[in-house]
Amino acid sequence: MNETVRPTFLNLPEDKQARIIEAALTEFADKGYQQASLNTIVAASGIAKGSLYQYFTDKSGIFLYVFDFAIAVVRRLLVQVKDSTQEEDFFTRLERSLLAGLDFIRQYPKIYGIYLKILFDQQVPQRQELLQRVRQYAANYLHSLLRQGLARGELRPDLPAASAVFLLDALLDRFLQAASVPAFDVVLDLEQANPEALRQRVQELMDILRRGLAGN
Amino acid sequence: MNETVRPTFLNLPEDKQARIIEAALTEFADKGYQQASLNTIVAASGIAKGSLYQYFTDKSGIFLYVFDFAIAVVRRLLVQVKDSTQEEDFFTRLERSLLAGLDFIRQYPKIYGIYLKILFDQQVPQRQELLQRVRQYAANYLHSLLRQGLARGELRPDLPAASAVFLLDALLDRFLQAASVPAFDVVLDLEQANPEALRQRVQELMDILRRGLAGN
Amino acid sequence: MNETVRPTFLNLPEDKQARIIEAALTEFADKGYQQASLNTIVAASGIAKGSLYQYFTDKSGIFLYVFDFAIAVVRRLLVQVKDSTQEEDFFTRLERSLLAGLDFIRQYPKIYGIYLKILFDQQVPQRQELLQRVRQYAANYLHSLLRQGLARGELRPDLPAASAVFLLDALLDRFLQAASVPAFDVVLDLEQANPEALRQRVQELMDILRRGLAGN
Amino acid sequence: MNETVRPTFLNLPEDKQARIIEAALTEFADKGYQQASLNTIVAASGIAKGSLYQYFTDKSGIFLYVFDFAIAVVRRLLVQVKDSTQEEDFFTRLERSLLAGLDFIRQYPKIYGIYLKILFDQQVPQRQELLQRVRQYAANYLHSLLRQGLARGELRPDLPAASAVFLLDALLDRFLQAASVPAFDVVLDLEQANPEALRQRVQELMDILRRGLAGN
DNA sequence: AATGAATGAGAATTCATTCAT
DNA sequence: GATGAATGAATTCTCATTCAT
Repeated sequence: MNETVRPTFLNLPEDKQARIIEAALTEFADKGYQQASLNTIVAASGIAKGSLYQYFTDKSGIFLYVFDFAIAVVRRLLVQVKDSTQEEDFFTRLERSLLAGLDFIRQYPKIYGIYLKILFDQQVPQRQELLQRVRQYAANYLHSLLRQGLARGELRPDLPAASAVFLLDALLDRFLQAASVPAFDVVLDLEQANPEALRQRVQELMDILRRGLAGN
Repeated sequence: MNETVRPTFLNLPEDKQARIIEAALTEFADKGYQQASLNTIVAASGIAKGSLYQYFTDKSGIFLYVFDFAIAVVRRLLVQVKDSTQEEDFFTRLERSLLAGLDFIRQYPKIYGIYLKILFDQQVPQRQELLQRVRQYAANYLHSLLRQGLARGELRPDLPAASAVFLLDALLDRFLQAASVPAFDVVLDLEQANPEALRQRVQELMDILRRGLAGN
Repeated sequence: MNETVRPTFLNLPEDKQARIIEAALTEFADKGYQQASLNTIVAASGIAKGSLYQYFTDKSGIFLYVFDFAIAVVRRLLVQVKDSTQEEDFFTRLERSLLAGLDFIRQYPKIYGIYLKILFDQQVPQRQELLQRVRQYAANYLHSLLRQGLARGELRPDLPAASAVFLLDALLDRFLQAASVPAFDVVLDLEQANPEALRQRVQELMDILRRGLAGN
Repeated sequence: MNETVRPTFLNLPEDKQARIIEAALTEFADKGYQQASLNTIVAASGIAKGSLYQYFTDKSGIFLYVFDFAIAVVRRLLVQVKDSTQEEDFFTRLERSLLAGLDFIRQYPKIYGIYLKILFDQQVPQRQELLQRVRQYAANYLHSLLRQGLARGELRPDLPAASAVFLLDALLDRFLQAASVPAFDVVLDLEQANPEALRQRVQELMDILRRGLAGN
């Protein structure tokens, strides 16, 4: 947000900025970092090759800016879900979060795609840090839900919090992956599932969790 | 297995084959598919550039051959774990499988590395298929364990099998990732954990699962 | 002096002019002509990219203006040395000139640096002419000293003037180079020399010259 | 000579090697290091762009190889002059060395050109070291001549050797420069001089030196 | 007069693949 | 069967210059 983007870019008309971010997002989501080509980005956003370097310091500058942009979008969503489910019980909030996540990756597939890329592309600049930021954020979110659930007596008091958060994070993350990467969807068949069937899958999972975490 | 590798390669002395596979494995595990350089592979295995094309059709041919090789190693391991735990109860078998996985990625980090690469590198040839093969295999393995557990009454009879397998697969996969990718280890701190602490984490997770899946 | 700089520049407040000249001098002294970047110059002088083209015709225009500026500084110095040593004998004047040169390159390293750049950078615009101007000026200066020395009988009458001037010019020029380019200082070790040792070196050289040129 | 050039290059047919060295020498002599374009070199030597990187590690690899090549040529010349003038007296040897130098830069103007480039192009890789190597070599050569001259009583015994070598080096170096860079030739007019006039110039300089260094 | 966004040619370097020996 | 030289398109990045505001 600081040394990667140049003032020049921020002075651009908003629609031009949007076109460039969109093009970069698409390319990085598609190819990952190293394999993404600046040629493709400039072609798609209709600007000259040199202009990109008036806007950003270098390739990694573009990437990091786009990443920050994407993170901001996700954050807004999660804050909103959390706030709007204040009154619900723990498992309902979990379910709502999961469904919100599903909506999100359908609405912003490229943002989710860029996250998937960062996951395992060792060449991504500052990858470990970016990745940790994302996972930490998710863990904190779940932790916060968990604490409130415990306080309200919706979960058994002897629940080991760290392990529970780990399990929840693993499950939710994989669920979203399965919904967007067919190869991960070898069990639940989410792709084909109608909303009804999907809702039932979610219920089954919530039921297992309820037994495991609440004790009833 | 057929059009990617040439008979020339299979006629090579075994140690030469091994050197080449080792070099390719290292490079692909390190860089992923597109980013891997054939130059590095020929340099590391001490053969001529042109020879590679006597042995394999092209870059993707080498990759697919190496992948098959890696899969075979994994398969042997899982078969062995399954057989040697025939007599144990479901949750013990699960635990043993997890610990065997941990051992494996410590012993063969490159093979696990190549799996991580395939996970999200869209450029990998036939990626969807390779990935599906891996996940399907894991799902089948868990399903088989589950069926035996049900038959022995170690799990509650009304357990929705698909959802349970999905949960188990997600948990185990993520646990191994956390053990080898620091950025995934934001909750359990496996890196720092001594064997005792690690064992306790595993117990906690198994306990949650037991409640969720067995009903007691 | 006429087609390279625009009136716009000369109308600028003096301190702004100075800032720009300083920035350009620094960059050209540092990088030579072709390698110098206008970006660096505008950044250092805090003006807009486009403004540079309001002030000068193009890159070479800036360079030539800065060169003229530098020459004027040198000229002022030599005139002053010459005038202030009117009464001294030839070899004393020579020595004083050399020491003044040493002082100069320590005080204005950038001006000397720009001269060194011009020396052998074929890309410098009008290089031959600029270089010739400098060397011609130095030769004239030495010639003038020589004539006065001859007139006063401080030098042998049969001395071939051109060859003598050539020798003196070569010696003085190289001495200054040795004092500022370590690689040229393989013999006298001027870098390490204390003022006393340096003075002795100068005396030794003057002594050789005296024998060679005066005949006693 | 070691990590800059690849075996591939040395395996090339000699005429191809020669073509490439010639092209590189020409380009570097013309433009200096940074400003030299590999495009020009490959075009002039009729090879593909990628081939250059089969032969050398990178741009600086090419440059350093060409420099080593040039140095070897110079060395051969100086050794030969020194050996073939074993019997002559000091000033004759000096004169012969100077004339041999003149011949050399006429026969190999590009090699001399590359030396001139290194002189002041700050971007040249390992410039200080290369430059020092050249100047040190010249200084050693002159020192050796001087010692022999002293031993034979051809020079005055109280001559300060370092200063004398410095003077000789400065004079010879500048003489060669004047002969090849018109801008340095403001005094002696070597360009226009017929062999006779040139020889006379040399005599005049030698005469001054004789008085300065021998004392008679 | 001043600005600064836009441009595009050109730079060095990498790499999978081919093919004559 | 083995070799390794040759290729050229593609990569990221730089920079002097122009021009609308």
